[in-house]
Amino acid sequence: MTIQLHDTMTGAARELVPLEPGHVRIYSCGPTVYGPAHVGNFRSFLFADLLVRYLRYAGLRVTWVMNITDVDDKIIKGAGAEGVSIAEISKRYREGFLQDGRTLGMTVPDVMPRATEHIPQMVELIGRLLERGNAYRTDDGSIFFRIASWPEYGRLARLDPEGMRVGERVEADDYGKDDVRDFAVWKGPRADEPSWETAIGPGRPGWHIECSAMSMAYLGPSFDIHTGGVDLIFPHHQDEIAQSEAATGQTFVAYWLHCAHLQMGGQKMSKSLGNIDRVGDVLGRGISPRALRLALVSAHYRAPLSFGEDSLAAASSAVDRLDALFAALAAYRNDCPDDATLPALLDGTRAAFEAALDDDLNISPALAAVFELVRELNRRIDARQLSTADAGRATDFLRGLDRVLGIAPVAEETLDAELQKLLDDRAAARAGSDWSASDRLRTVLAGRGILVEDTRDGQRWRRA
RNA sequence: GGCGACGUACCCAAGUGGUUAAGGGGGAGGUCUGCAAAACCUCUAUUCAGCGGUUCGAAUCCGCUCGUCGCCUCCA
Repeated sequence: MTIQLHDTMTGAARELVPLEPGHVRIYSCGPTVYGPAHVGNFRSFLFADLLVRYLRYAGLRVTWVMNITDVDDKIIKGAGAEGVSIAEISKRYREGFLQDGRTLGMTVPDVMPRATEHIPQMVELIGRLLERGNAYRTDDGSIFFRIASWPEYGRLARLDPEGMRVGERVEADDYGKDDVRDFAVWKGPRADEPSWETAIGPGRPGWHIECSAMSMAYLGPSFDIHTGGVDLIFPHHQDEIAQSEAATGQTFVAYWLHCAHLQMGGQKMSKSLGNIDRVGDVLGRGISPRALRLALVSAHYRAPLSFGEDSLAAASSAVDRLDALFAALAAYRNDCPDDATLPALLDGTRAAFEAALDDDLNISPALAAVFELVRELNRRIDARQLSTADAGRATDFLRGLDRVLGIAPVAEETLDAELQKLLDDRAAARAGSDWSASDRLRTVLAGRGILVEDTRDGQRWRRA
């Protein structure tokens, strides 16, 4: 099995060949913790999560680093507005981010470095750029990367540096740079801003430098995969490449993977447009975390994904369908020979699932394979074709695939005693054909979030 | 203006040269069932934005037109 990934730098997909055999090193641009992340942000984090999950599923060792930007203009502004420290602001939203990530079943990255804890690494990197003549100081103590010293600049985004010259869209120069296209790697000290005393002078880091310094600190000067949203291609990732490669002389990243935007109302979800939804907002409307996760990962990562009440409702129904199957398999009992055709069915599903994900994480056909299996298993349950052991095999198989997807219900062998008592009472009532008691208990259980369904093997339950 | 992506059923979304155009959701019938739920079955695109071209053959390749979105600026 060979995994193909689409690299933004070349514009084409090619086989993933880790620099170190069997070990894939990945850096993902994480959140700037100045406010709660919205679900559009989480689309890109869950895309990276899917990548990591699939590579691990495929047997590869993965080291996944995701940074936390905890010092930047917006955090400073937010702290000033509230009259608290940037540490307090960033702690609040870092914890919120971690909580939302847990809610959505996001794999915890192996390392989550914070910018404020890696100032020395950034200073060292900037020092090298100064020595090599790729960066220069301005009067206020800021340090800029000199675009003109890096001929490859613009290649990642296919932008012509000449065409960017002094357009209306190029930001006004407020730090006195030589060329308006140059970007800050270090910002000189200002009275109302946090500042670090360092070998290159006092000040604070520019945004781009942290990702170069922290990725290289944990993954080395050259690593396999760097992920982020398409909006980071330029200038953020282009700047990372320039400053990293200028400093090391080595190829920074082998594969650049970028996730398209989540769309709401026909436009990209973004704070500035105001069309945002946060994890808490969506959950507050009664959508389950797994349905939200499915809604965010269900389309190919490089395609814009429509998000809204319709997509959430569709995802909720799909998750319910999966839950119903898990419940049916758990309750199924049939003392008969094993279904001789089951192994081929499962093997075929696995092959289709893996072939799809091998193809640049093409999740749609992978999900189609899963749901075709769902229908086929339901058929066999209805036909009493499976043995009790087969039902267990099917469950284990689905859980195996779900290591990648993360949308299956949490395995729950036992219920708490009170709920179990209600179920037992209802089973007893049914045994005596006491339908009114049976119906009443079903309503009581529904009120506790337990859906009960009756089958020829007795009642079965699942979480609402 | 420059660069790039895209336009497939009621909605979301696969398919990128060749059997009946995946899958999910929704809708309409039906089966099963004490009721309910779930499930299963049938139907819901002779057609892939439009026009023209290449080809024995195109949703898939080429050209043009229309439309949408993104990046070029903080942004996942």
